[in-house]
Amino acid sequence: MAQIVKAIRGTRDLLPPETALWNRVERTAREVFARYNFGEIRTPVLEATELFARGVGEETDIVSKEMYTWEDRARAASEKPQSLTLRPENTAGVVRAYIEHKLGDTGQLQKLYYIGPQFRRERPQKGRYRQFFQIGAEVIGPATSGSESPLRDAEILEMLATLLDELGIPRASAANEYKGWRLHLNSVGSSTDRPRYVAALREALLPVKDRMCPDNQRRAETNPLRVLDSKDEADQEIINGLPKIADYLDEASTAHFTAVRAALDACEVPYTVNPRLVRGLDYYTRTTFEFTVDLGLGTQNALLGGGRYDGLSEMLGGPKAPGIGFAIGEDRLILTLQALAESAAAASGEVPTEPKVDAYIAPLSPAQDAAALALARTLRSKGLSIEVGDGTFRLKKSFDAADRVARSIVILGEDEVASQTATVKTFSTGDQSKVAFSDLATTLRS
RNA sequence: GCGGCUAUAGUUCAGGGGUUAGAACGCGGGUCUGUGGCACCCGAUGUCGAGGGUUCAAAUCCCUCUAGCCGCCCCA
Repeated sequence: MAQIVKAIRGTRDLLPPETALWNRVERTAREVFARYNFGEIRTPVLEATELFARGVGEETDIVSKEMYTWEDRARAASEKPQSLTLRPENTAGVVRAYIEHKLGDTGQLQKLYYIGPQFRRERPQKGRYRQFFQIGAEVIGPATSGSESPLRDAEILEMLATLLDELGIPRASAANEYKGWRLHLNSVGSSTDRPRYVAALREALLPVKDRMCPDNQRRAETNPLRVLDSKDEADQEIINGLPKIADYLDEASTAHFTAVRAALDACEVPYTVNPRLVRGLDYYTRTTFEFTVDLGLGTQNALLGGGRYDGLSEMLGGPKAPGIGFAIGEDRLILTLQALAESAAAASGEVPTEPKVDAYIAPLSPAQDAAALALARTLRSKGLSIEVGDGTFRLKKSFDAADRVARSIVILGEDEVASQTATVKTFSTGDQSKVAFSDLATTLRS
């Protein structure tokens, strides 16, 4: 017995009508990004493994255990085998393209956005897939282009707040029981601040780590920053006594962070400074942030994350090119919007209806099939959305089908074709009338 | 990667060793020849996730696998 082939674990098919929501989200994102003068970049799904090892960090979970990596065999004696990886994130690829195309030599600030699939081999869960989609943007350029300015950080964050507003995701407030988005903000310091802080953290952890939970003991060794956002109740007291990153920022970093916050205040973007917010990728410096939302995502409540990566270009062998960017988990954004729509429907008691086409053309017998298709062609060319039935259907069945997908039914029998006049019935009003083919588009549009 | 829960019709779910597996919605048809939605009637839903085992007998109990979900880990 033949087994059917199924989508592999952690991947999924997106079908109508859900894809309409994906399209709306992407359209809104493109419109908002365009208003902020971002242009689209599309980088390959496949990159050299080395890009992520150097950019994201050899020791991160993403690189050390979650990448889809394989050796691409040599096809000719002149070729060398190469280790390839399905991109687990898109920032490294964008910076690679920035370096490769010498975009820095233009002297201009580059504002780029992307929308596309990313791949990580994690255990799938709601809001966490092995192929998932990110909508992201990067602002990068030589320091003389203003890429390092706190203004850029604030602009990115204000743009994100605008995007979420326009998508209809509310801001968390007491009024909505904090069921909305929240911006968590922190500065993890410059590329010199951070190592000093990590060293201090390691030292402070040494005498106390034996009293912490096993997870934190492990983190204290491998990635001390992660101890900070531990959820373990018993360890909170110890964590509160650990050195604070704010005390290890140099003057420039402190001033930078202060300026970011002042600009956010001026733009009325609400945020919470969370000194424990750390990011899992090695390239982050200074401003880091995360938007969370308590809606439909369960434990995977991080909707998007990002931050500054002033040293990434150099890590990848490029020129100095400070930058800042973010990635939105599009799958999680969709889940949030669906949860929102569901609770709105529950509150109003209304059943959400799927969008309908303008008209359904019902030929009464196969003799009218060709005329029906020709009429559909004319109406479609005038911009109307049309579904066409089949002459083998009984009229009752046509009505049933039409009511499901269309706002009006256009009945086409022998008389109608002969007189070039259709019988039109509008479902919402129940009105029925005879309309000349030449006036049909106008009638259906009203 | 670790721990747990779950898998039955297109969908949501009931059935928890006994011979022919159910409901609702949805679907097809009829009452109803070119006027639907309501109503009534009829019908099909299906290898009970896959494979193996126990048993006279397995959807039901056991094992393995696969997948989804929940919690960790991590992250978007």
